[in-house]
Amino acid sequence: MPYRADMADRTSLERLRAANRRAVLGALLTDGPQSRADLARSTGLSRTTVSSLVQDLIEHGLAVETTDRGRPHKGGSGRPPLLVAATSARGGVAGIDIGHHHVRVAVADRSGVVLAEDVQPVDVDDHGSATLDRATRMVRSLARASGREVADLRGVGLCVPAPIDRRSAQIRSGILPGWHDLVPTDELQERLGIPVAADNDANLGALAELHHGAAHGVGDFVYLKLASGVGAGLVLGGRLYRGATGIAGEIGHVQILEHGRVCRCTNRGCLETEVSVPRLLELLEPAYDETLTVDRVLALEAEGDAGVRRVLGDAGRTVGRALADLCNSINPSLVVVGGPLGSAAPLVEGVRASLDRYAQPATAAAVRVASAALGARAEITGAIAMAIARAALEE
Amino acid sequence: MPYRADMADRTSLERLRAANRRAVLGALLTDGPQSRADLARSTGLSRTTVSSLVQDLIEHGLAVETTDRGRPHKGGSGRPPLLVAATSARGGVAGIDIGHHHVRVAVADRSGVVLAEDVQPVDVDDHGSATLDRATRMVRSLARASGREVADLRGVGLCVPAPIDRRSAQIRSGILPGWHDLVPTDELQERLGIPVAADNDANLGALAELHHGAAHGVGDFVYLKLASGVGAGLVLGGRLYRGATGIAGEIGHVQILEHGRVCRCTNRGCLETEVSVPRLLELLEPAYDETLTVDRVLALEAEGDAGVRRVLGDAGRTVGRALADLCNSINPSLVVVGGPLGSAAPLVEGVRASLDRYAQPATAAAVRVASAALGARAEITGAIAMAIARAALEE
DNA sequence: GGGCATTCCTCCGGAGAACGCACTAATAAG
DNA sequence: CTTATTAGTGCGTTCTCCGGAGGAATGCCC
Repeated sequence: MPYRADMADRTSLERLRAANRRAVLGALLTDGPQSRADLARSTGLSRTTVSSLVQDLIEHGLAVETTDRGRPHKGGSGRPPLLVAATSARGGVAGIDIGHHHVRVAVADRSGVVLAEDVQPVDVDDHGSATLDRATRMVRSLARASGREVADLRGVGLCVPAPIDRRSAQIRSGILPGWHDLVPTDELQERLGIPVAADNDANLGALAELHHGAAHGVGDFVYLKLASGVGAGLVLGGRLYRGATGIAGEIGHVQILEHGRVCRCTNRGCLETEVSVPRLLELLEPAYDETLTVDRVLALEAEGDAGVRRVLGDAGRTVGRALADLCNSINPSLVVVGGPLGSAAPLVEGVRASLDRYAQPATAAAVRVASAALGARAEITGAIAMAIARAALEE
Repeated sequence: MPYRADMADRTSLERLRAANRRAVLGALLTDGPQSRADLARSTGLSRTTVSSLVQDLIEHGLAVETTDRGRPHKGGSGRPPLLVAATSARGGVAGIDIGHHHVRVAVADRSGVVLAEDVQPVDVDDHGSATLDRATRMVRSLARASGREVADLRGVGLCVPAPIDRRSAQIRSGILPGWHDLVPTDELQERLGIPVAADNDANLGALAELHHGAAHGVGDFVYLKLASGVGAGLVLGGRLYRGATGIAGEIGHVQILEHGRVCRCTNRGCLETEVSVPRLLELLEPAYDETLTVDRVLALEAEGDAGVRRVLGDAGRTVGRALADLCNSINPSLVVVGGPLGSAAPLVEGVRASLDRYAQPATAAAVRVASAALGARAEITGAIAMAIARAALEE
């Protein structure tokens, strides 16, 4: 039988060592530079062991001893510690966010700090491979701009604005024209030569808000993304939940109107046909002597425009109705409203009102509603977070 | 500083050993008696290590070498293995299932095999403490009947037919009269002197079907319980999901009819008011010259009675409608239909039809619909499974 | 019946991991 | 300068796991 370098054939003791190494590195990444003694205290390992693990990390270039010494243990006396910091010069990941009209790429260090970022306009009706070519070039130049090569990166997180099959990694047809029969992860992996993981915008938005946004530290929440489409990302028990085949959170096609418009999904009266951003703009347009954009709508809302507030409030109540059913089933402690209009107060208030009206009292009482904190950068932040999480799985 | 015998001060190596010991014991409990070689294969540990761990377990009285030898590795030759089995003479747990008209109590060994069981009729309108007294007596006598004392049991799992607050462990008011202001876990713990964990019937039904029923080995499924009330238990990512405050799965109060009957939850047209078992009996009653029971309805269905089939099919389609929305969000691979009517084919077919009609095609294609396998013993089986899981957490 | 292959299990020696202890290093306080 | 305190590191010990050798118990084939 040929030798296989699986994770599985590592011995238990090596796993233990690796787990402890990860624990130390994790503490360095999350809590910043620390002394070995601090690390020993926070990990529960002995000082000796931590010393040895730190030495390992330093030899592998994953950590460095900083030049400046720390204060000698708050207030008291004693030898000042030598601080150890996680290296940011190597490692790192890239994130790629493909939108309907843009490609955003960022390179971040292994703790998620963005080092270089760029956005370029793109027509999604282009064949997907042209967009992927462009993204590939952007990754290369941004990697260089942050002082590394693509090969130094430990992985790429890709955000696509469509459901993606978890097994085949194929984009579900019909939503993104020009991407048919394309497996974007494989394509990118071939172009860049490093691992690529992909997920949709709602899931990655949720991941981003969990790690760096409005849902920081919240174990069970729903991230609502209201944009061209309507989708939800679920974080359950502290982890992103993707379902059995990776298409959980497809809330956009709940039937909300018995005889509503026909949806691209062939059903009618879907949530998405009634409250998508294009639909809301279309509803507002006739009343204003201008072509409305999202920014203009937000400005009008800030000025107190009654029509805009009314339409946003209605939209919030409509999605809130669907969210109420979801919350009754899921019992989350937070709903984060994301997408371009996520910061609009009437939308959030509408959602709140419907939850109070349609969800069980106990469910409604348990759930908070908040605007997303990351705005247009939610997707790229989530893509980076996913890439880091994946990389962490492999030592 | 005084010495503290915390879990925490165990050294990493001891933890490793303990984890491996648990892995071996777990394999023995879930997959039954096995040879050491089988254990090595399933745990991924070396044969040597497994041998040593098994010796540990035997010395601690947690496992025994069985007298009968196994077959020598299916078909082939070779030395026949010495089978190792988890001990059932000690440990064990109790399960208590409180229904609207009965109390069922069972004592099981640590692998979930029921050793003694009893059901007694009870009027739930009694004060809850009377019911708990009775359950306490039943546990005592059943423990004795299985050759142990209550103090030998490692814990109790309690099933109540109502949502239960995860923090206060209080039953949500209004549903079970006579249980107001009662904390059943505390009450039982005081009476019996061993740890008590409680959950509702839908969650425990789901747990039971996961471990010993139609959902064995399925990571993501919805257990629908259709009885006096309507509820769902969710297993997501292989674990029972309870939500942020423990009331996930409350699917019974989705509004399904705009101007339907007023529900006990003060809303109207709730799923529960339209398809609960009493409601279905009430719908059927006028057409038959007898007082209908669940058993009679099932018999009529088996005979091919058109009216019964029609009503059950309609009920299935109605809950299926609500389940379709849930499945769109959760993307499970299975829906298990439980409760007294769970085995009725038209009900299951109705659910299937609504999923195909109302859920996203990809979601509907990913989900199977099946009858529950455990019938009226689902709750007690789940209560036992929960008690075992809790006990396993403490080494 | 006598090899022979096969599988199961255990003993043994070795390697790796974590730990406690003892020691040095570096500072503050008196 | 001495003492107290904290930080970091060699060293020997203990614990754990593993692979290989070898005995044990079977089926298969001649």
